[in-house]
Amino acid sequence: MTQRKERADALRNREAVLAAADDLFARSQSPRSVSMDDVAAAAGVGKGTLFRRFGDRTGLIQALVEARIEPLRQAVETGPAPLGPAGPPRERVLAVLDAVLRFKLDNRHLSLALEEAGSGSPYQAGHYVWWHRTLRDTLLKIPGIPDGDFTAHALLAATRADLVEYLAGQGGMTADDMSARLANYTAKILD
Amino acid sequence: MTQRKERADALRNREAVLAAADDLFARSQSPRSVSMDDVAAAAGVGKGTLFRRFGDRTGLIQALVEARIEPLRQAVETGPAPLGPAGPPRERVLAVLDAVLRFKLDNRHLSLALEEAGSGSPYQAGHYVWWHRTLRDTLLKIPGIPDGDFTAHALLAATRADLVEYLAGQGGMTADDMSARLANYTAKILD
DNA sequence: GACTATATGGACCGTTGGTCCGTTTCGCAA
DNA sequence: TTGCGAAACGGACCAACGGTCCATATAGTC
Repeated sequence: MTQRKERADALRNREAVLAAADDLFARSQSPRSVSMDDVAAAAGVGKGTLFRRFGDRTGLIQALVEARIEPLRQAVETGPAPLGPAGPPRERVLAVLDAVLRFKLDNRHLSLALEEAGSGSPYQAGHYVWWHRTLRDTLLKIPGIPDGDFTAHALLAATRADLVEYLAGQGGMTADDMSARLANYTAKILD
Repeated sequence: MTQRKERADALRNREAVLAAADDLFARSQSPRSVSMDDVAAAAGVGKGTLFRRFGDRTGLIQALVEARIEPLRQAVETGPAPLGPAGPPRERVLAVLDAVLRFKLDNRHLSLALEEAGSGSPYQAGHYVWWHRTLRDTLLKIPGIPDGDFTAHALLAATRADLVEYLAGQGGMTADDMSARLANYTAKILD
């Protein structure tokens, strides 16, 4: 039942791949321009190894995002207010949405890659479901929000990676500006 | 300066391709499973012809969507209230969003195909820009909406094809139900 | 040091979007 | 009707990609 210990070379290679992929995505113009061959080459590893470790392209990207998002997840799940579960729900909704937005801004390429990696919609991905549930549950604690489920979807939609990318890129909108606008918008919903 | 008349065979083939593609997308589970080869074969046309006409995959899908959406566009641009420009802006915003939602529900596969066809984000596509501008301009006529531009993006994001697909599919939500929820949500913004 | 489970890597494959160009067809004009 | 140039045709072809396979190499254990 207990997992055999991971071999040292396997561990080393896995980290090399993650580091190389992270770097490649960060430098790339569009996630599409980063091929699995590129990642393998940059990591100094064979393709077989790459796919053995991560299953497929989506798996690799998920692992990458997972690593980056973990601290935020912790902060939301067990951290202090306003992000954590303890504070007043209204503030928490605002804090969570802001955190999501800033995460996507700070990790534009990766978030973009994750969204379009979709074998199917992003809405089935584990991380989305988790964000949605968290947000919905928090919304439901606020009186006068009739439809937490849909509202959570709609609010999260306003932070979609490609929209954020577009506003930051073409629109030349700064992070703080976008954050403020999103907060305003959300506030209307929470009146 | 004046365009040479389109040759009869070209016209015939273009319509055959559009019809075949429309049909293939409608029947397909996922737009990804419809290849350009499939389309060419179903239309009884060579690949060369297909690409000569439509440039690339995105071009074909855009042409398809264009054809379907034209009446709606007309209705919004020059039709009667509530969709047209004459009525009160608040009602128009609601009407337009509802129309977008229902369009995506009625043309799920096509809308999905368009969104993921992206060579780049969907936000650069002509049709998106048009919807956004229309919505923004209408929002700006309503007193107390401070940020029409962002608000228009955010509201449109709530009708993203993959979200709609997800809610209709996995969530088993009916069209009327989704429409009502979206209206409620929008109403909060417009208070 | 031998032995086994595990990891490795790169040749290989099927599919796809897109191109190229020799051939066919259209439409006009004489 | 016929001749002819411009336009359209179609399918062989190509490069790139994600993903598989398996003969070989290596880590860890006794």
